[in-house]
This record gives sequence, C-alpha cells and structure tokens, in this order.
Amino acid sequence: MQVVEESAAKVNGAGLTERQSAVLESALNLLVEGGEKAVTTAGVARAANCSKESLYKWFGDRDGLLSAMIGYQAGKVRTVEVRAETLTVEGLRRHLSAFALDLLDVLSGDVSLALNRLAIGQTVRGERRGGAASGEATLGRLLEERGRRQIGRRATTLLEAGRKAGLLAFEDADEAYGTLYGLIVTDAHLRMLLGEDPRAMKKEFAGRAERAVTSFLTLYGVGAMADA
Amino acid sequence: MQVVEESAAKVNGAGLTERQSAVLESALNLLVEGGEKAVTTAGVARAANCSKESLYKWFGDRDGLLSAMIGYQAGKVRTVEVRAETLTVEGLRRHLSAFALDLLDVLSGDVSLALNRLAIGQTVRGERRGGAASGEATLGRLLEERGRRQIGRRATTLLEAGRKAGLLAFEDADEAYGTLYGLIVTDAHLRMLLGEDPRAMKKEFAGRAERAVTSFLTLYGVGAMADA
DNA sequence: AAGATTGCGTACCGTACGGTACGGTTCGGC
DNA sequence: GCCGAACCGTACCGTACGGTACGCAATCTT
Repeated sequence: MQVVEESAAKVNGAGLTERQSAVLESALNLLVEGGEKAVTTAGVARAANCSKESLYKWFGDRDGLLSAMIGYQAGKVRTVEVRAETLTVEGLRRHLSAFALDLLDVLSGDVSLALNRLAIGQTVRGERRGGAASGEATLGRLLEERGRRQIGRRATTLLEAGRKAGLLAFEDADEAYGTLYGLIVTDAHLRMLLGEDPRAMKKEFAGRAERAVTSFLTLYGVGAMADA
Repeated sequence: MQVVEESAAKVNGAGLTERQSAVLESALNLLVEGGEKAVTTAGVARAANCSKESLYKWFGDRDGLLSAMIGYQAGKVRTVEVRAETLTVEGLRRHLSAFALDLLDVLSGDVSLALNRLAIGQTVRGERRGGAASGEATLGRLLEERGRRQIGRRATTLLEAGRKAGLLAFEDADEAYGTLYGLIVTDAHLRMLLGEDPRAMKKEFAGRAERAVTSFLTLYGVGAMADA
C-alpha cells in the first residue's frame, strides 16, 4: 500500500529512485491515455521496461502503485509563494487573475483530470475501500490533501495579505476563498471530468478568470477596489 | 447498449417494464453500496432475483445496463416549474434560496454521487470509450444531458423571469447561472465525490445557500434587490 | 575474483467476471 | 387444455488480471 524501498540509491524528491520515478511517469502516461483500466500491473511493467516483481517490491500492490502515482504527481506541483508586502490595488488584482488562470490551468491538465477520475472512481459511499490497514488513506483524501489544500493555501495567504493591506474585507478567509473558487471554477471542473473537451474550454479561461476576479472584488473589495 | 424490449406490457416512464425498473433499482442500490465494482452482472441478477440472460436481453450488455441506470434515475427527477408571473423582490429571493437548497440536496444525494462517480470513472481523455457504435453516447454525456442540463433550465427560466420583472440585470442568462452555480456549490460537489462525508456537509447547506443567494443578488440584483 | 544484490523477462496460478447456453417453470392467448 | 413466450436458476466457457516464483544477466561490495 505504500512505498517500501528506501535504499541508499540516489533518491528523487520523496523516497523514490530515479528508476521508480520513471516507472511512475510511465504509469501516469498509461492512465492519461486509457483511464484506470489501462493501468494493469503487466501493462505498467511492459511500458516501463521493468518486471512485475519489481513493481510489487517497490509499491506493495496495485493500490500502492496508484497511491504512489498520486503522491508523485502532487509532489511535482510547487506553489509559487506570493510576497505579501507592498500590495497595491493593481497588484492584488493581478495576483488574483494570475491565481485564477493557474487554477484553471491546473484543473484542466490531462494528468490532473486523469488522477481525479481515478480517485473518484475508487471512492465508495462509506470511504474506506477494501484496503488493508485501517490507517490507510483513501486516494480521494490523498488527492485532496496534496492537491487542492496546497493550492488553497496559496490563495488564502494572498487574501489575508489583501485584507491586511486594507483592500479586502471579510471575516473568514476560508469562506472567502470558497467564494473565489466557486466564481472561478463554477462547474467547469466537473464538466471536464465528465468528458467535455478541455481544449475547447481553455479558450474561455482568460475571460472567465477576469469575470470571476471582478465579481470577487465587487463582493469583497473595499472602496475603490470594488470599482475595478 | 440500450434498452431493447418494448413489448405491450405495462411500461413505466420510459420504455421500461415494471420488472425492469425494479431490476434497475436493485442495481442502483448495489452501486450506492459498493461502487462500480459491485455492479457485476451476476450480482445484479442475484440481488434482483432475475437471470443474467434477462439482463442481457433487456440491456444488451453491461454498459447498456449502466446507461439504463443513469437514464432511469434521471427520469425520476422532475423539475418543479416556477410560475414566472407575479415575481416580487421577496419572491425571487425565496425562489433562489429554494433552488440553492434543492441543488445542494440533489448533488449530495447518495444515488447522485454514486452515478457521478460511475460516469467519471468510465470517462477517458478522448471520450469515446471502447463501446461499439460511434453514435454511442458516453455515460458522462448522458449524465450531463439528463442531469444538470435539466436543473439548469429551471434556474435560467427563474433568472429570466427575474430580469423581466426588472429585479435582475445581466446579459447572458447562462453566464449568470454559471455564477450562481459556482456561488452555491463551490467545491462541495467535488469534495463529496472524493469521499467527504455528505452528512457532515449537509449541516452547512442552509447557511451556504443563503450566503450564495445574497452574493448573487449583490452581483446581479437591481436597486433595492441588492440590499437584501 | 567471488559472492551478493538488484532487477528484468517470462511463465505460472487462482480467481473473478462478462457473456452464453440449457433445462425447467410460470403465465397469457387461443 | 394446449402452445408458445418470457423468464428464472444454474452451469459453463474464455479471458484478463492480480499476485508469485524462478532463471539469468548486470552491477555492486569486499
């Protein structure tokens, strides 16, 4: 269910060998291309030129492989920290727009969509899939933890900075972020998850982001901020 | 891939026998309980006390069964038509709140979540799953068509009515609906799809709905409407 | 240089599931 | 009262996949 090997070999970001990372990359390719059913142990082994035995040694079992795929991909996304000081009216708006576009870009990425589909497909009503130990995290949880939580942090710090600079007014930063998120994403994410072509939607991203930011500033902006 | 039988027997809403509807109901139960992997042909047959042969006769193959499940469930949801005339300020707000609550209730329903997970899990990058005929619609498309499109229609007519009564101001009704949807749902739907417990979230629905409507009226309300 | 470790390739096993076939039974029409 | 259709229950088949075992080459250790 999780990575085992942790030898002294040159390791990548997490406790992953270069080789293992390459294997996960192959697996992600397969997933993007053919969905969950395409990620068979034999298929991954063939695509990555490794043996099934190594797969099981490294990742425990198929679920461990899937978890590792999520962890690996999530590890690649690094949030750009925003320098909070010297926040002007224009600056805040620009930062918000940039965030909106980034968010839409991330959510519409092939790999992101594939991983979300995977995690959602595994999920069952009561959580807690067949997996062994009770301490085992669900793929959905994992994705949420390492994915959106991360990107949400970036947004909330930005919002806090805006408030501290007297440009925004709100009580609960998380709630304000929720509103911002809703204004930006609306149902676009779900539509893409259901198969809508992301390329067709990407054309609207710029306009969508602008409108969302404008609306957000109308709702939470202070004074001149709201006129934008 | 689709319903075949259309005999003279007493049919339900669509071209479905009572018996067939009962079978689909069983299948939905199984899906809610155990996710997609629990919906095996043998399992459905056992749960519904029917033979596999009948399943294949009625629904063609497993995909046909899954499609039929979506169609059947979607057919049960009937949108409450809103009488557009005599729309007052209070009335519009009440209608919007009611819509918001209904939307959240629908999206957080066990069956809805299970079906969305199913459709999303089947989806692959290029759409068009292995299924035979090219005219075959994806489960995702089907769900979108019969599900949200339907509920969206109710909202847009409400919004149009509000505009006609001079209470709302917007250019594109669909865009306004998108904003409303985003304000109401934010990322709650996705979180539930990923396994977050719906019961825990339902407690916040009322507050969330109110806030969303207030924000929406701030953005699109005319005059006194926006003060609510 | 000899032994150990790692890992590839392949073959193998058990199982579970999609799909089909068949015998027996109930029910409606004539 | 007979015939046929629909249908249930079960048994069956082929396959595909998860997981394990083994033989052998390459690389590392001492």
